[in-house]
Amino acid sequence: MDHLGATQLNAWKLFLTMHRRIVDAIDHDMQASGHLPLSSYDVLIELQGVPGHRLRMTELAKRVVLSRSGLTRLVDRLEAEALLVRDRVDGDRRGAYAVMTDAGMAALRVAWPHYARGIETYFAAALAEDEMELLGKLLQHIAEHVVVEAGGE
Amino acid sequence: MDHLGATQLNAWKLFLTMHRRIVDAIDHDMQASGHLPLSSYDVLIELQGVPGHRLRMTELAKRVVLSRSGLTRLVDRLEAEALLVRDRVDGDRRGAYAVMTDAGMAALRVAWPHYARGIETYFAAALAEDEMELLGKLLQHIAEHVVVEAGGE
DNA sequence: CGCAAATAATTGCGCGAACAACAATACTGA
DNA sequence: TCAGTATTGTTGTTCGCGCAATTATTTGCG
Repeated sequence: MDHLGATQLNAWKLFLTMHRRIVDAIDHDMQASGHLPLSSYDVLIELQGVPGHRLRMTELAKRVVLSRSGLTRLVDRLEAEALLVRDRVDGDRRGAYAVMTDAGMAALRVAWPHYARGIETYFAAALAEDEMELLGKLLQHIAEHVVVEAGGE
Repeated sequence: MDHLGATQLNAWKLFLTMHRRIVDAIDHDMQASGHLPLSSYDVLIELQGVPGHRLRMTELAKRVVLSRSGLTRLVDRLEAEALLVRDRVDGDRRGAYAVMTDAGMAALRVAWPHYARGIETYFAAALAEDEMELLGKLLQHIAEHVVVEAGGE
């Protein structure tokens, strides 16, 4: 088995540091302009990209990489703000859908420019198009590999 | 002002997702093998790389990207386990150094292989040496750009 | 059928982190 | 010199999240 060299360590440290810095910065800007925190929008964005704007709780939890209990609470908060509602599942009375409401879509439309501006400013602006494409590819490689690892769990 | 394209969004989403997945996986493995959580080791690693194994609280907080209050509590915990001690600063009675102890260095030695294995398994194994070097470069670009942004704040 | 095991989501609990307020000390300029 | 301000680190409080246990339901097996 291979060992970590300076190259790997350097990239890892940068990965950790930049993630924190960027997320903190965006979150800070969003809250300063009176918007919901990042995690809320990740949920809404996920719902936006799916037919019927609805997902099962567990599926949604997987997509936003959150524990099921964590998602339960997050959905509680979003439901309290009427940005989504829970809906029962035909044929499985245990389950629940999270369904984005019109208010949720509106909130997303309003907030998106701010979020996008944050991503642009703190993340995207530093790289050219082809560099960004490369970064995506590299992360994709890691994603595929980690899935394999996780599959053996 | 430029706008976000699919390339940028894709990379951003992967960046968020992979960070969570990888950190969760490593943290999980570390705790399963009875070790301290990741954040503790980040502090110790930072101290290890510096002459005298000592850093001012504020400087340390910056390095591990933690709020000062967050660092205070983290240092409390590490001090309770005798992995570091606080030391007064000559010439500034407000300040304090965090100084790694021999026990801290020993703990770091013991835990490092586990940590490194996690980084290797979940992060580094997917990429070849030159790809990893590239990833580091790209992140470095972002880092430099963000510093500029943060400086103008 | 009927009971054990699996699955979906929620709740109790504790922890780690940020924000704001604070105390102590240092700096600065009239 | 000394009043006002900045800086360092800590503390009170709150919040989001994960883990383990729980509830409700479904599935599987004899």
